[in-house]
Amino acid sequence: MAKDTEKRRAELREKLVDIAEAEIRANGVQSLRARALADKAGCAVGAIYNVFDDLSGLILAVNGRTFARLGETVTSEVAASDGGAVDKLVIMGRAYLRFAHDNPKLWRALFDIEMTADSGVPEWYLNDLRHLFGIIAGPLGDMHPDATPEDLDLMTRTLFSSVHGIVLLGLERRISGVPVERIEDMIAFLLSRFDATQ
Amino acid sequence: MAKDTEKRRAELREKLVDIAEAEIRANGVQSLRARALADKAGCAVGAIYNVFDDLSGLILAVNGRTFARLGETVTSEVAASDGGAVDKLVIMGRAYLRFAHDNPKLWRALFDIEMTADSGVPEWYLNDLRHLFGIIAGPLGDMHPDATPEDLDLMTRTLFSSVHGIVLLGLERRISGVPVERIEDMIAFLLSRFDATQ
DNA sequence: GATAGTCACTGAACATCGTTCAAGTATGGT
DNA sequence: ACCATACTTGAACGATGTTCAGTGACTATC
Repeated sequence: MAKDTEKRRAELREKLVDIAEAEIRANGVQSLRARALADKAGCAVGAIYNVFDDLSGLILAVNGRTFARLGETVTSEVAASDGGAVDKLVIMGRAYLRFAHDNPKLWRALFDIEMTADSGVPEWYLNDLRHLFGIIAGPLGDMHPDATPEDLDLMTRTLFSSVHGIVLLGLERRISGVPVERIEDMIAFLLSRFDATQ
Repeated sequence: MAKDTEKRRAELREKLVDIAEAEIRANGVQSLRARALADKAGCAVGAIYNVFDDLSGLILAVNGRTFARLGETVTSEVAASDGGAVDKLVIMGRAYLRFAHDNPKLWRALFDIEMTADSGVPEWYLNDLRHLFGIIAGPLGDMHPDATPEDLDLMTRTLFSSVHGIVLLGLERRISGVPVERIEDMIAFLLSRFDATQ
């Protein structure tokens, strides 16, 4: 039966993703080594390449997990709130910041890797991103009922990119040197500016 | 005389920076190779390490040039404008976008390298950054005459980070896929939101 | 001008990396 | 039981950044 092989491969795949995730979380994506991975997984180096095309593929799998966790965090926190549109946006922004702050290396891996590997963006990536944009567009649409879909899309991208930039440079000690509370203030300030109702 | 040696070293330094800059501009910071550099410079590989601590030092030197050019571009374009505060901010934001768009690889190198080398941020880097923030804070202060210095600093960082995020994700084809004109619209939209006088 | 001493430059060597592939081993079907 | 097939292995490969003993040129002194 080929099922046995398939199962073994799936188990090895998962084990490798586990180990790689732990390594990236602890030391960053740059310090991932094929031989260290094989040692910890109790397999040969070559075995990695039976399960993944290359190390980028493995990192991509880790990023898939990270992205899913990020999405869950943001979604659940927004769902738990009963505030207005701006409140929801602030909650989302802060959830994004907290996730990046609590998982700095994993979060960075999301953007460090795929930049170089232009080849193929996985479909799940685009789907998750579309979903994330949808979550943002909801409250924004409430705040601007008469905005065209194009305007809404523009606002959504602008907002997400801005918050991302604030979190990115804010967590970069060499540039900002500001405490996390200040970053929260920056996000709140930015989002208050998007409120058309006030 | 030691002057001769010093001069030779200075010339080699400059030649290496020239070559590295051309290589990064063409193929990105990741494809910089010590041996290829030595070949093009007509020196031994070891000679590179007589002039720079390591390749990171060389990249840092290239980044210094890039940062200077970026600063000149933004400053001169703002100086040439006779518009109001918002106009100046829009001009700065667009100048930043255009520079990143025209020098994508060199611009990316500014942020790709120093992240990993946490060791020491060069003083010129912090000075240039402070200068850049000062340029932004000017028009912002005009727009918000009664803002405290702390508020102004917060606004400045927020604004810069937001524009940076918009440019960063906007130029990333895999995420945005929007044309440059749309990115300009996003920047203009963001900056219009910072105008307290309207 | 010859000689000794200093110091920068050289490039082969080193450690390490991701990736491959011939060889060995285990598995599945008859 | 046996063969064919497929999977796994880990030594080997080509490149990488970085080093350092050896080489050679240049400088100061007599």
